[in-house]
Amino acid sequence: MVKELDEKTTALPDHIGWRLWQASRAWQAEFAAAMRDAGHGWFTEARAGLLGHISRDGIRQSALIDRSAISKQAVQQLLDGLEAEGVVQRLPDPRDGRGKLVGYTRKGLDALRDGDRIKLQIERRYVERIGQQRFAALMDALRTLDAGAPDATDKDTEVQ
Amino acid sequence: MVKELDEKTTALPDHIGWRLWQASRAWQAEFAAAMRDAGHGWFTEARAGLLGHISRDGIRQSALIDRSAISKQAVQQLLDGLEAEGVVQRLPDPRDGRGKLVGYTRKGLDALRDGDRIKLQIERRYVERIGQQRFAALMDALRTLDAGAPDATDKDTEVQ
DNA sequence: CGAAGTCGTCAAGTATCTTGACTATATGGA
DNA sequence: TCCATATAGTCAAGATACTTGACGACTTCG
Repeated sequence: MVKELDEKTTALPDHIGWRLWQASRAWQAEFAAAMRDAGHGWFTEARAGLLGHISRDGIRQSALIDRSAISKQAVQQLLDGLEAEGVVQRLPDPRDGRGKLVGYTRKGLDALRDGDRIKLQIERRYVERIGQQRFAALMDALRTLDAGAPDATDKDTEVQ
Repeated sequence: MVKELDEKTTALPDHIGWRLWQASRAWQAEFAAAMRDAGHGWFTEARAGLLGHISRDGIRQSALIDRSAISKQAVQQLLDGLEAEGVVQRLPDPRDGRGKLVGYTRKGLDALRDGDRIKLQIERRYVERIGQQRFAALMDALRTLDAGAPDATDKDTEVQ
């Protein structure tokens, strides 16, 4: 009749790359939704990726650029947006007239605190879904993978 | 203190979301680089995400839209690009004058074949890095996580 | 001091999405 | 049969997240 082929739910990929991608996307979506619900509507994935490199103590913009995998202009544009949202602030580096120090505002620190809480909530749900043992194995495998990654240490040697 | 803060390699996050994101990005980068080296310079992450939903038999564009997590216009724009690159082709659906059938060209099928080969190579390197047992545990955890995901089954019921 | 490198910014362009509006075709009654 | 409505796809415009190139301000060092 009319349902035939299209209906047989074309099997999705099942390799490690696809699985990681799907899992990562699912986590991001869940986290971003919770952050928006918590009142941090400015939160996006790209901004999160950058904030992950900014410690609570702040960081020099140039150091942030080195640690991000993106261009310095991209970092700057993201910072422009975050600064406009009042999440971070840029102050001149007293020790280097060229430099800027990027730090969190009160609003930014509040968001970090909520983010930490949400991460724990999501993690708790994950443990419920797959069990403590599988979850521990997952984290262990991901950490080991990262530790053995090529260029993990000499990443900063890139010239740009 | 004088050299202080910036130098102590601001500890990166270590939660499941960050780990998944990093691992996913690393895999994507490795795969895309290998695809480009294999002569498929048109390959990008966004296009890969869409191609993952197109079986070798082809698929109706509307069905592809249903299965993708993005808008129909985004799907169309990605298909426009892939069609311009000669990777896929769109033919009118003989059973529905409104529909289009999206299928691979010879070039697209060649890319799929190379992609499969590259995936196996990457997987082999991963197993070498973390061991067969950890790798198996990783896949198991990711599969179990996906199977237990909310909305995994009723995703297609969204209205758009 | 002056050459050269670093730090940040400005400008312009590309890729990947979004929402809104629209055309063409199909379907299911009255 | 004819029309109301739903579905399939397209067109247009705008937002976000990047890119490369060019540049000015500052620091370092011979």
